[in-house]
Amino acid sequence: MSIPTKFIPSEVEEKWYNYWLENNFFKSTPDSRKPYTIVIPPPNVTGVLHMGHMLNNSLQDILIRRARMKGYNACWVPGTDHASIATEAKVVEKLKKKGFSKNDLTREEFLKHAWEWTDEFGGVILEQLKKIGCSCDWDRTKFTLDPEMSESVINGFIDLHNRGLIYRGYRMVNWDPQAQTTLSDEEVIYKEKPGSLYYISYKIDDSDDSVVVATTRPETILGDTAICINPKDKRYKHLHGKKVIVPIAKRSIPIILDEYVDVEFGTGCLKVTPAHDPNDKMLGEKHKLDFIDVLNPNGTLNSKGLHYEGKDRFIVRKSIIKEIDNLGQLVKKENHISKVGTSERTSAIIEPRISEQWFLKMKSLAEPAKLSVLKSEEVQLIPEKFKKTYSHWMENITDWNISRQLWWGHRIPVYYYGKKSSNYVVAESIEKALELAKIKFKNNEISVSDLNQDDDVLDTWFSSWLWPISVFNGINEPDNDEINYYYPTQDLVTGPDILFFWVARMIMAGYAFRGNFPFSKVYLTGIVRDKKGKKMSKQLGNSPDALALIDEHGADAVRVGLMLSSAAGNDLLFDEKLCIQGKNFANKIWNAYRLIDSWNIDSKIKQPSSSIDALICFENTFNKDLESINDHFDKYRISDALMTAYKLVWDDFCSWLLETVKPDYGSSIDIITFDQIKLQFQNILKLIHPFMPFISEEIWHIIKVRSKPEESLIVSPWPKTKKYDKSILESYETMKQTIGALRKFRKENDLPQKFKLNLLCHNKNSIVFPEIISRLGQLEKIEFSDKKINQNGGVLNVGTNEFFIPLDIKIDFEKESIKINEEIKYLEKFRLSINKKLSNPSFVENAPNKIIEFEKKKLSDTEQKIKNLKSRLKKSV
RNA sequence: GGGUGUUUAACUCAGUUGGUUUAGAGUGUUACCUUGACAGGGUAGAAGUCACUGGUUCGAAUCCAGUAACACCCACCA
Repeated sequence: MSIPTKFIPSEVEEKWYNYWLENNFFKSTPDSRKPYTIVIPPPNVTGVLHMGHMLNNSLQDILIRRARMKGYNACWVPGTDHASIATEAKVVEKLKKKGFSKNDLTREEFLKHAWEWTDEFGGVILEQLKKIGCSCDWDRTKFTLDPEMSESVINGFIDLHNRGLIYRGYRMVNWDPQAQTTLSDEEVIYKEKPGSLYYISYKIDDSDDSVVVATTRPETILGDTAICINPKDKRYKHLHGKKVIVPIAKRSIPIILDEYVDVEFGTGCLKVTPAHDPNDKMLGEKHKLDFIDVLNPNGTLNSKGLHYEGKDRFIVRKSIIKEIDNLGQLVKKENHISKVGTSERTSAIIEPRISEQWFLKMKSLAEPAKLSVLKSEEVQLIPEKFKKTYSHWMENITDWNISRQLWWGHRIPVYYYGKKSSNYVVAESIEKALELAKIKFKNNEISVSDLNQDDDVLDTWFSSWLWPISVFNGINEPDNDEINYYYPTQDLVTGPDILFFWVARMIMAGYAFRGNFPFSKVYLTGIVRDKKGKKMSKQLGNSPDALALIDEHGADAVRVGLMLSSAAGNDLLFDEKLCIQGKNFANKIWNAYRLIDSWNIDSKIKQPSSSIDALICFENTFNKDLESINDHFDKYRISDALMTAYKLVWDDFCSWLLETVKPDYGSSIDIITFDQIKLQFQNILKLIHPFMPFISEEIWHIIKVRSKPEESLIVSPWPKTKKYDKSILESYETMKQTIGALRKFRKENDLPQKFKLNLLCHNKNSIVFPEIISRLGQLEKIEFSDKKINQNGGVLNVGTNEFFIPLDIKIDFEKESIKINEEIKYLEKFRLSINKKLSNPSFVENAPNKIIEFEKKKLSDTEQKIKNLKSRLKKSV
């Protein structure tokens, strides 16, 4: 059966993935080995794979596969996140298409729909991860709404509440009128939108005078409770202590003084609406103003909106301006571009509102998390540059609003008794709540129906921040075997965009619940961008279909493509061409295998010395590269590790080793070389496996022939580092250069490639691996001779070595001498610069000896080269 | 407005505590080769005022200051 010239990924990917699964290679249980653990950043349960996931999870798989080969008990815990807002928004949208809204349903009915949705689309993304080869321990798959996970969240809440860290408070929150929920600051996206700045005059009480204020949100006028001016503003000195009348509402409100007001902006007069603007709230509290909330949760005006009650805020904006204009109080209207907060999920315009919410005190939680990262002792951020951003955020941390007015999520375990919202108990169940309530309110008559559970759910991140602990059930059972074995985990791989949402909070939770950090390294990947530098996202439609890419190029190729240019923390401009490079690489490896497979072995042939030498060169190169690959891995320079392996395979293994040892057409190979080549190929497959798991496993099994499951590449030991001989590597380098010079010579002089030459060398000691040079340089032989060269031919200069090529034909000496002169000129300039350095007394005094010696060597080498060239010039003339 | 980065070959990026032959890689590009692993290949080559301006130093892509462009994060002026 002939082997296809091209590697066909689709024929092997599923086969090996299933093989790995069947043999439980991904599975991990605590044992006596050292654990190496990664918890996956849980993607949204109903999400689909995008390029960010691909990058992220390929990296994790590379790390976990290498750790597995290095003999660790490798455990990669997969899972998904319920993503309360994102999922709920999708379900609401789906219901809308069916013609009914969330409010038409009871909480239970809605949740039923949400679970149906989750069951339908949930986990698709995990199936996609399998396509790219992710070696997760699937038996451990967790979902943040699983019973055990939910229990962790509730217990975490109760614990923090008992420590006095959770409180109920009024807050200016970001209100999404469409989803009818509060959003965290992080979920609000500010967009520039053109609008108008309206100048409206307010009549001064007990006077015919008036004052003009500028506003972009006239609908909030009905909630005004003051006008604020800067006390230093000379224009308004006469207004100090006066009152003004709110248009339409005809209420009388005070003029207050505060330096907060910018004299330059608008008219220098600010209307203060404490219930609908964070800054106004601050002024309102400072000056003890009334708070008038004019909005309903759905964005329409409430009874405080008078005759506008029930109308949407944007409709009111238009009509109220009309009314004010009719009253003669609209002074002018200017175009104004303002940054408007919108919901990340629903894109609705956010309304700031005063609302009662649950908060988590962050200051004390942040302290240990801040220090551990700053000192890089327990948690290390890679790359380090994120440390600054991290500490800045930690220092300015504010309390975390953890309640959301949603249904899809973990319902807050708070039970109210009676009408006062301050009368509540916190408990994991209604039964427990009843017990507590009877004690707390000293009333044995209280029954279940007297208690009302809080309607809100917890912020999604409130379950995510427990993830590294809760996946091992460490919140509910703090002393179980799993958490004790796997925690703290080793590496976390995620995007820098969720450094604050998630990473920082997980570190805090680690110290809060286990007194220990959750992971020791955080590898922050770059953000995947398209060629124009735009962030790849589904919304922009510029993200290539991840699965289509795999179908087209193969999973190995896509993984390589992603890794090739993804230095940690640096954004990655993704270009599909990189996948093609990955594909070419896979094909190169495939054809190396085909070549080896095609050889006829003849046990009677003696091993040629060129093969012996080539193998020595390769082994030393391999050991050097292995050392540097390990070093790159230790520093999380994954793309460098891959590139080193890439060049080792392509250049050293294929172009030099295989080219040297491959038998001529029609001949056979000796058995010693053949076995050695197979061995080296296996070593190479090991290095390649973390990056390209499928093709490497495929070839591994073919060349190992009868390999048993436990001898699979995925669980084979990572190569051990061995010493290498630097002088051999130097000779190898010289040899490659010699061959290069020879090929160049042949080309420049228009000699056919198969034209066999003879090479004369004066210095026997300077020549290295002559057999390989003969073979790959297509030489008849290399002669060592002291005899004067007095015949036609050419000269090769390699470093300080000089070779003579005797030829029957004449070399174009004129052309040759021009070239030599140019080279001499270049070298003389170079010599001048070294001389200048060496004759500079302060250089000689200050520079370290090593550098001076080096410069001297440079000088003598250069002089030798010039001498060689000059003597060549003489001969040519 | 505050902060953090980036700027090195046509493109994407390295350049590891300032000295390692007047800067490296991959891709692309140019010329030539190619029935014996691979045209998704081979061989050889070309290609850079290290953003700009100053400074420190015997010595700067590397350190410092300033300028410019870009990116991201945070806060948001009615």
